[in-house]
Amino acid sequence: MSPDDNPLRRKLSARAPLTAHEEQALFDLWVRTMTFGARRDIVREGESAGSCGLLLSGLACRYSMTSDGKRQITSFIVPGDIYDIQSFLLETMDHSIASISPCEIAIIPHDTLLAITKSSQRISLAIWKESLAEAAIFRQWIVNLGRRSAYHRIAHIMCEMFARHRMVGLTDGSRVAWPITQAELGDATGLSVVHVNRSLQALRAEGLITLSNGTLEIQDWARLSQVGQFDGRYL
Amino acid sequence: MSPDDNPLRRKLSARAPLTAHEEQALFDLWVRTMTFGARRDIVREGESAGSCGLLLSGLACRYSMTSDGKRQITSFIVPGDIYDIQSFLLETMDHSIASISPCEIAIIPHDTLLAITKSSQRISLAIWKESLAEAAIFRQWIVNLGRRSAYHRIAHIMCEMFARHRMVGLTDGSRVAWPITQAELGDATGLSVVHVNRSLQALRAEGLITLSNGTLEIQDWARLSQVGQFDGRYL
DNA sequence: CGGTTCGTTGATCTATCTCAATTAATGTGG
DNA sequence: CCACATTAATTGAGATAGATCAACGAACCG
Repeated sequence: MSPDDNPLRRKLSARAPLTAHEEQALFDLWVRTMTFGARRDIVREGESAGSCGLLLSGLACRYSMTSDGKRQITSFIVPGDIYDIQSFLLETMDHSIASISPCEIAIIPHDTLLAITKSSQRISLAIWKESLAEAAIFRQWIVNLGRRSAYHRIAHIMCEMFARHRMVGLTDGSRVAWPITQAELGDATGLSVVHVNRSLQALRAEGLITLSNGTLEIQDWARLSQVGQFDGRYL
Repeated sequence: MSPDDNPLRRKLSARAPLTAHEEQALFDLWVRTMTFGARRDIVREGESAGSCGLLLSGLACRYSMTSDGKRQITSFIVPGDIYDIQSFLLETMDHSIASISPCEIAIIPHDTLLAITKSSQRISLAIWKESLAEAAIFRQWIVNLGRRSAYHRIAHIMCEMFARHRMVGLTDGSRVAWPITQAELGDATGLSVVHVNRSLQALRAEGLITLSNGTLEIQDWARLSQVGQFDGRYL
């Protein structure tokens, strides 16, 4: 993927046209890229990374382990997301980042980020804004875990994923890539695999979704978003 | 409360000594203060506030309502916290802010905040950092809701609240103000009042805490933080 | 083509919810 | 400062969403 056409640039320029200076700043973010196979740790809890990452393609997630060995995924990272901004200002990572499908990421050294906060206020505000939007996603996730049943919870996450992929042009009609296993979906929703499986069957039986070949098809967006109580304005 | 001695200034200067210029910038944040009685909405979902707030004293919370009328508290706001930073960069509020105990807040107009991002890079990074720290709290909350039982979940929240209050000098030995009702604790933990009540009794019976007269006393921090799997490094 | 991961099913168990009622605080007007 | 009204805490009993355990088939992978 080239610096000229990446999901972050698409996201930012969709909001407001970029000046030449800003284009240059974004271009400079780009230092080198790395690729990871599926299900690899990209950053581990406790590490102090000297850089942030920008996901270019694939799907990744943040997760934490509890001391009794359970895993909780706290968010998915979709292309265009900068992860690890907190490593820029906070000392060490309080959670890990892992790939779900094979991922391509761009490395953004902290120095570069710091330079930008000096040189381009708008880009720096835009990145700040990204981190606030992420916080909004976390809040929704809390509501999801705290107040919705398995069936509704899974519907909500599917809506979120679809909407976020759509914002960066990664949907195909009513379909999105869905490399997430049922165990991972369980770790994201705080449910057991068995119960995830049964809830998925219910969603399928209701004609809301189809799930096959690593693709999620949303057959009835109106009803699915109602079931998931999804309102995309927070994104 | 005077601009010269407020919890935000205490928090920031605890991390790094402030220059005269930064002191001035912090002083300028201060425009006017407001007070709210207990259990009032301070900002409502959907509003577009022209200002952020800094909690000076009291306890507040963020919450969202689901479309079927359940409430989920997504975080508590303790003195020294700036809330609503997202209203600075995002259009409308995706959640509400309410007081729990009577609150005193300082109003920070968005203009002021914008001016600071220009004039003092360090203050602006510090505020950014605050918002990242808040995201870390959200993530922990997700882990809490997703992977811990009622008993452990409540223990965790108590540890979080104690630790956060301690950072701004608002603990008294092993005691903190605890104006939170059991219904509110239920809304925060995603549990029913009845079950909150029973879990609290268990925590008391185990000799971990005492709860009376609006004060929480942590009788055994070592065990409570173990039960809540609490590791304060994320704060 | 054998091994591992992933999805599916059945059966049983339990943490937590809901409903309903009672007691204890807390606040308020007179 | 009392009497009443309201809110908050507590208790019991019964119902259920979701967990756990265990097994098996299907898909994928080197």
